[in-house]
Amino acid sequence: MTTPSKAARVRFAPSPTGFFHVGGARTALYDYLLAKKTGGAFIIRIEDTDQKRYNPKAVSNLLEGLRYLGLDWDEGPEVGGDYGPYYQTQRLEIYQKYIQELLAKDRVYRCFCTPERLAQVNQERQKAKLGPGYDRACRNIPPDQSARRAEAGEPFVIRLKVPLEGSMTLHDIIKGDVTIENQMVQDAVLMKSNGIPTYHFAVVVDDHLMEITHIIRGDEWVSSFPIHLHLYNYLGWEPPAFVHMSVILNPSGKGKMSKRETRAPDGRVYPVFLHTFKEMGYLPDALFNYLALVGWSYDDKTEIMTREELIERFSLERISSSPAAFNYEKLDHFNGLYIRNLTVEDLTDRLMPYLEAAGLKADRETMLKITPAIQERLTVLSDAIAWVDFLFVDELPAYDLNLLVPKKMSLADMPGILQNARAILAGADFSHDALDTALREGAKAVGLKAGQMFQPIRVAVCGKKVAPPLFDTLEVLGRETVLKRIDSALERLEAGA
RNA sequence: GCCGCAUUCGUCUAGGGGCCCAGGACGCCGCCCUCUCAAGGCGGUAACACGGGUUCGAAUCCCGUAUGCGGCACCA
Repeated sequence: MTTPSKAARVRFAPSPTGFFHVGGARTALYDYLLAKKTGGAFIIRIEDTDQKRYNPKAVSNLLEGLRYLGLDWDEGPEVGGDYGPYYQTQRLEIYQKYIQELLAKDRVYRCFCTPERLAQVNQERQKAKLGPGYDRACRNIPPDQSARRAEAGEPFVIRLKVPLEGSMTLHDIIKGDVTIENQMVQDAVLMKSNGIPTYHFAVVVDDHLMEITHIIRGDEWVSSFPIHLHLYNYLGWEPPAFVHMSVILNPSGKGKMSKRETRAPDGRVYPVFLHTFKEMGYLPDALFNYLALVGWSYDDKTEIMTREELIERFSLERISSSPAAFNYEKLDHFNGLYIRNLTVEDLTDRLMPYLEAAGLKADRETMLKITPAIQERLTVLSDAIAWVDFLFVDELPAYDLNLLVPKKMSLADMPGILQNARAILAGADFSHDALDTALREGAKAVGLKAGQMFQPIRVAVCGKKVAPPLFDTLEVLGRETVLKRIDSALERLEAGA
């Protein structure tokens, strides 16, 4: 099996039960890459057959996530297509038709067992250390009797008649041949008592009808592939190619990636939902690039790749069969690289929404001036808030005066230094280079190291020790504000507060 | 319990019998640069899970063990 050169039809088929998770995003990304590489179609199909877990917000969250990542789909919700509907609950008659066909062929059977009996059977099997399972009690009910009971209104599900002997082999593109004995396979429920199909049935019918060529899905499905393959056989259909991917692990490499976002002891949030990546300010291109590398590699050196290169170079064969941990540090590194590659205008435009969301009255003109100074300091776009907030307040929030004090100096030295600095700044030309010269010479004149003078100024003006480079900051702030803030610091020092 | 899958530096990976006393990247450590913080440059630390085979030769093939993960729902 090799990656085909002919157009592939690949679907991403999520169940709308919660927020769009990065694990799903990676699967969708590979779907997308394969579709684009082969000039085929990337399809979204909503597998909403579980009414109990259905979450009405899930679909829009999913679609927004896909758009954020730039995974535009050719067929599916909102865009339509020739193979719809793309919501399984809108395809119930279709499943009904094929389940009847299987019933007629005697490849499936009605099961009248109650949930209570099923639970009891499971319990007994557990006791016998057999693991859960169904005892096939209804498998041999004669067809006429079965039909009569159904007509009488007795509730039933429809199960697959899995052969009692033999085995099934799957030719997986990543894993190679995997064989499972039919004995190990349950008579899976295909149709629930409410007339809605289960995943196992709907997926086979839809993939065939939608002419899907490659099923890329998670590892958790390999043990149920016999069910699907039997179904293809019974229906007389040609199965598509299967690609089972390993799960994504937690950063530690132990345990699979958590389904929920958690806060680390240091307060940092490790995003797992696409909307959180977006809120934090991960660039779509950076996430796209990084995600492609979680479980796939191009060669022994190349990591930074554009979307076009990724599409060009992607191949199913190079997807790793072992699980991969999600490395946030590396993602951050990628994001930093991508941010630094942006033009100042582009970066600024991307920054504005984050500043607004943080409640800052930032204007684009000012940002255009400061962006170059913070560009190389950003890991994610939302970091900008802490870098520029002092530019957009009338008055600085009270900061700890001890922050003013450089190493080897004391609070008592501050008034003198600040007064001196104020005098220099009052007469200086407020441009980067002129400030540089004036301040350095001023420090030298009074026997101070540049840093010893810069820190008090920085803190007085920014209210924090870590801020953009001083001269850029002063220039953007302007003389008036700078002097005002220094005066304010001096007043507070005098007051001893 | 049974079945399946996986196992190279802390992490992502290259490697498909000799090119590997194992290459790249993130992280980490050190140095340089430096007004804070970054960015950047240079250098460094660190791995073939274990035990048997096969072979002249194994990270690469086979078997077993261990560990991890997944599955065994009227959930997907």
